[in-house]
Amino acid sequence: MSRPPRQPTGAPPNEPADGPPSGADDNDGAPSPSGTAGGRGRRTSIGARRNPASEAAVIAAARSLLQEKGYAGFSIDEVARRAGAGKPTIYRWWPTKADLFIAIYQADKAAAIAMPDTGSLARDLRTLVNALWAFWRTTPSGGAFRALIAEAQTNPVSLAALRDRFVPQHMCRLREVFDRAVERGEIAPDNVEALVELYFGFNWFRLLMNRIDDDPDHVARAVQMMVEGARR
Amino acid sequence: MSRPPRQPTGAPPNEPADGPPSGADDNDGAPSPSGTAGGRGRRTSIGARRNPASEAAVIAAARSLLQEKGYAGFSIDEVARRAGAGKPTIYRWWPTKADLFIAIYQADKAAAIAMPDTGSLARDLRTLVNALWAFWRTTPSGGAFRALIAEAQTNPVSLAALRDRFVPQHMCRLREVFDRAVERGEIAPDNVEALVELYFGFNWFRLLMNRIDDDPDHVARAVQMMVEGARR
Amino acid sequence: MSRPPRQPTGAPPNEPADGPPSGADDNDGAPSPSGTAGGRGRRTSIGARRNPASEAAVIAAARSLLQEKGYAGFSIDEVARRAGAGKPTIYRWWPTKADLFIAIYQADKAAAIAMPDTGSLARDLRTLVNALWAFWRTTPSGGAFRALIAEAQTNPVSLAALRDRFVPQHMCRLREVFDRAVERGEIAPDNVEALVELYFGFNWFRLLMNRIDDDPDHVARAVQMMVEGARR
Amino acid sequence: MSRPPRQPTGAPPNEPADGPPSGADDNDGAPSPSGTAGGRGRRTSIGARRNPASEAAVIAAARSLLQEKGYAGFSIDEVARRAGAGKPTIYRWWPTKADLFIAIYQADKAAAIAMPDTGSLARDLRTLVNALWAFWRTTPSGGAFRALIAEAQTNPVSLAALRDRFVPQHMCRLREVFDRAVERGEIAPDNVEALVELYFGFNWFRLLMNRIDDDPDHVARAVQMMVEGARR
DNA sequence: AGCTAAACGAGACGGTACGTCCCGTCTTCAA
DNA sequence: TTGAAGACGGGACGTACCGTCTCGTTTAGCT
Repeated sequence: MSRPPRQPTGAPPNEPADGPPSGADDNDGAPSPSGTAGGRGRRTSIGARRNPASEAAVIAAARSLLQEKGYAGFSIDEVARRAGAGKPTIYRWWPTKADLFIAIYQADKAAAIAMPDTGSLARDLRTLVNALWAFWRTTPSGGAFRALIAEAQTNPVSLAALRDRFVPQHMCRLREVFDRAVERGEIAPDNVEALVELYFGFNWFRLLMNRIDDDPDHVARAVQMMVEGARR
Repeated sequence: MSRPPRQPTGAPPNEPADGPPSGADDNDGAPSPSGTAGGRGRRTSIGARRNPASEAAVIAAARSLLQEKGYAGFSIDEVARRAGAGKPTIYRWWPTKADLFIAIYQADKAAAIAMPDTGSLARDLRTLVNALWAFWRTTPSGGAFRALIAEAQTNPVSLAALRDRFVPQHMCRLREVFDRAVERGEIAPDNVEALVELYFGFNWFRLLMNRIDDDPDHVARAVQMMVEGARR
Repeated sequence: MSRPPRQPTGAPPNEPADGPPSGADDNDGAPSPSGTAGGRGRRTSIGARRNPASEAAVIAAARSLLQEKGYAGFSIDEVARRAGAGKPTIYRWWPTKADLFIAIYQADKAAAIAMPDTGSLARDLRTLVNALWAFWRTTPSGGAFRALIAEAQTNPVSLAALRDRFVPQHMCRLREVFDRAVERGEIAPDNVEALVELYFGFNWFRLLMNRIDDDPDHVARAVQMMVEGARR
Repeated sequence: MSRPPRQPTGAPPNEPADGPPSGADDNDGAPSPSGTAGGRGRRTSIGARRNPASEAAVIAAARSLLQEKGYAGFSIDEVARRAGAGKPTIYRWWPTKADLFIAIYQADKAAAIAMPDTGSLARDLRTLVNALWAFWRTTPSGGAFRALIAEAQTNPVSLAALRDRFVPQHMCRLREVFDRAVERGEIAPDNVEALVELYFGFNWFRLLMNRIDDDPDHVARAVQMMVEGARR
């Protein structure tokens, strides 16, 4: 193809060279009338490179659209309309809806979940589930994740993005918690793999059924079962 | 008028246009007046009630389409085309794609999975998971289930169909296995609820990630963890 | 989502998938970059403006369809099919069937009817009626006009198009003939208005009854009556 | 065909043997619970012959529908729904929409327009036009006529119904007026034919353009021109 | 200082699917 | 045999998105 230099899919779209990752708003007094997210003048090219203002505008539009209309009402056309962006701009940087959903999720994750370390796996997991579900309920990220999973069922490319990029990244962070439990001798190291799957499955099931309301008892019991079952 | 009547279509394509006046295409004793599944010629109404031949044709078309093209290539238009059915006929009986997916799944389930009873919960569950995954892999039902879950993310009505009709029905059958385990004293009755969720979550996770290939070791370990965790 | 993205369609069928990067399929000087009427291969956008090739293709398809199937067989779907155009393209530029019929009529009118000037109103009108009816009989415009009038009965918007755009335009040209007759003193100026209506009514009546075959005597007599009646 | 006895198209559907032509409402206390137009019990067959109550109900439903929704909103489905009639019943007796429109028009015409006889053709025609336009404006018949003409453009059968049944019938009545004018010596007999056409054309033109509001001056002038032109 | 390259907003394009409405036919069941 | 009821195959409706394409503009970086 004719545009070899850019790498739209793989890396997170925020390049450290361009500035702060979730910038969009911290345009520090630069007088540039166009090219800024909030700038009301027409946002246009800033040369032969990515315009971070456009990127921020697209993400913001996608977030709000997903929150307002849900996955069913989510369309690239509408994102472009709201963002004041051209559709090719969107397709250039997020070739798949899945890419957009991931970007939304990770923009939120700016205020992400800290992995707890209470000294007890059960307590860690209860804390984690509560925080995760609250995060899903209160930000567009819950919807983004549901949309991402749904989208992955339509298209092998999207499935690959979910399976090979998104899930491993989050599994990785989770594993820290389990590794500490292993070190404490709470669970057997050989069980970590399966434990991760049970944990993910439980959360996915609840999310996809839209049953992530607070439910401390059920959660506690499920967590307890996982921890018990993984004991050495 | 904006949609003027078509030119008179002439004789119905069934009869030679000057055949016996009052119907009775002398099909000798065959109970299929016209609307049989295999019946050639145009399948038509059999009165003010549902035509089972049309129903069968639609389900069959939907099955084959889903298997060939997957969820992404699944459209009501194409189902109607393949089934030789009118779209209103489909919408009349399956108002939602989710309804169609459920119908596909349950048509397959005709050759359904027998709930095992080996006397050991772990063995039961291993058997069950293997049978289930094989069922998902080898029939259109796996795709139908993936599609159903995806569809449920677009539409509250579809979600309700999944959540209030489809899942409870399958949970119900599963609970038999657990109830037997409770009777045998293998697990605590209070854990059944959470156990069901863990079991569902595990299977959904694998299905949605398209990782339901045979994997006896992982499966065995996950099952073992669930059983251990649910112990009294 | 209810309409998941299609599988990636691969390379656009125009370019060999590794052609020159930035467009410019080196058509030497020809002003038709891709969207020419006769151009083979897919006709596509020529930027954020109307593609005249598409316009021509739609008009041509509509003409031929109307001629072949008549008003009853005329559908936007079929026009789009024949023109190799998308339905939204048609609705974008001709929101109403009436607009299409007018476009057909006026495309024909390229070879329009010259207003005669024989020095006698009666002779002028006889000539005019003959030419008009021949035009209606021998081109799709007759059918287009019938269709336009019929369409105007279904929809106030279409009626307005007929009444406020189409009819006045043709009345205007006709009035030249009458004005000359007024100058010659053949008819009273106050009668022109009503004369126009009688003339239009006569032609419409014949057209809508499909009785625009040659009929010189009747025509001559009707014309004679109009001219006599309008005498000062 | 299998139903030779009925004659759906030709004769006006009110048979004198069945009772008062525009009956429908004057069910004189007859206790018949079904078979009456107003009867709320299910209206059903009255044996191997036409049920006048059904006929009246269909006509009434068609009238009201046409008045409320216009030609664009007129559908056999809706007529059947409103009339509480089966679609086959409608198609049996009015195979074409044109037949229904004619029936509507003639049901109204029950309160039809008396042909005036003032001794002056011009006065007769002015009276006639005023009465006709008022009739068109104030009853569903105006809409029915517009619909009939439009329908005739879609279908040769409907055109034939208009041309060979409806128009001649009304021309016939009109000719009485002209014949009297001929007898009085106001117009030449040879001009009657063309005069009828001019008169029809004028009224059609105004009707189809929805310009049948009162406009005495224009009408008077047009009538005057026709009468003058037809003078011997 | 000019030229090239790439990104940008804009929006038209050919398509496909949507879900609805209506067509005209058909069959049943009751009168 | 008629009538109500309503399902059936078919097809058009008008709209929404899809992903691609071409425009004309704007800027940055290289010559």
